[in-house]
Amino acid sequence: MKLTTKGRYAVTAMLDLALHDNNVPVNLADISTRQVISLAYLEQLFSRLRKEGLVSSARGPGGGYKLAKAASEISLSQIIDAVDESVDATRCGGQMNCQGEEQCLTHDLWEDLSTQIRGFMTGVTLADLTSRRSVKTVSQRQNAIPMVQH
Amino acid sequence: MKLTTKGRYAVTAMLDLALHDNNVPVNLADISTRQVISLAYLEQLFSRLRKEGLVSSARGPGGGYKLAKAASEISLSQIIDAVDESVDATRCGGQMNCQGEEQCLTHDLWEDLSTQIRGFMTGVTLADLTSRRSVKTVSQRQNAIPMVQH
DNA sequence: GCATAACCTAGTATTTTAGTAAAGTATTAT
DNA sequence: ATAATACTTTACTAAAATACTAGGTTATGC
Repeated sequence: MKLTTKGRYAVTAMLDLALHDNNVPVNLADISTRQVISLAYLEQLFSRLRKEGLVSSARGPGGGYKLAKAASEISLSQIIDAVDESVDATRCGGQMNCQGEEQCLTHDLWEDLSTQIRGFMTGVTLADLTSRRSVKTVSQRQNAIPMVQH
Repeated sequence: MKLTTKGRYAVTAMLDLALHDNNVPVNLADISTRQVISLAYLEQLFSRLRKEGLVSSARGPGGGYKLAKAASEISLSQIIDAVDESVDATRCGGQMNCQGEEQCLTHDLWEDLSTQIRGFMTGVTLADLTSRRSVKTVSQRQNAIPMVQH
């Protein structure tokens, strides 16, 4: 799992969509204006989001995008995975032919970390965000990742 | 908090250091060979790690790098922060002059997420990794982030 | 049939990543 | 002292990812 601004743009746009989703499709031009993301860049992102089945589109006047499922069914990990093609985090290309166990230790380590963070992102849905529960609150739910003491 | 291959290189190198740290400094050429990272790139990374006080260096023959503190005192978040200069995740430059509350919602959201992930990374130290406890095990400790059910 | 808005393709500037190259500085074993 | 070792610094470069631009096409509601 990679965390970059690209994924953040996608989450931002999807959140905008979730907040304005009242049966009427939302067009990208509006999202572009509201979230200050270029229209063409949004088109690229939504092309992927559509291919992953996270949004559905309607063409023509009054057209636009809608969430393809309930906001409670769309997790942050789904959104980020849709736009950030996954990097192969393993140096050995997943073929386990690394020299010695040290390198595989690092390999396993990073996979573990990725799993942890993905798990966290999977536990937070768009519905959680629109209901303005803080991420901290969400993460303290039964089925999600409680947070570290500070 | 940004998660890229750069940070992974740094963690890998630091883990190599931790595994070979028996009073004798470890030189970068050895790490380069073992972890298959170019020497000059390691030099760039270690320059930052040294400035952040995570490693100490010894020059001259037999010189190299050592951990500046105990492996149990060095967390993954420290390593990643040292090499990946933090991005300003807020569109408004932290000045809170965003138009309307929607944009600030996203802004807060991403800061929350960052805090969560940083918290997780702070809970995992080099000592945890060298002791070959899996990240999952570590994350299930009292003071760290338990993981999501799968 | 016309405006709207998704969809598609290609290109491009910028930044980041990862690595090279070269010259220099400090340390220390001999 | 001196050579060897090894870090330090600077500058440069190739490749990739990011963010955006331009120009078109296709579908559709009015």
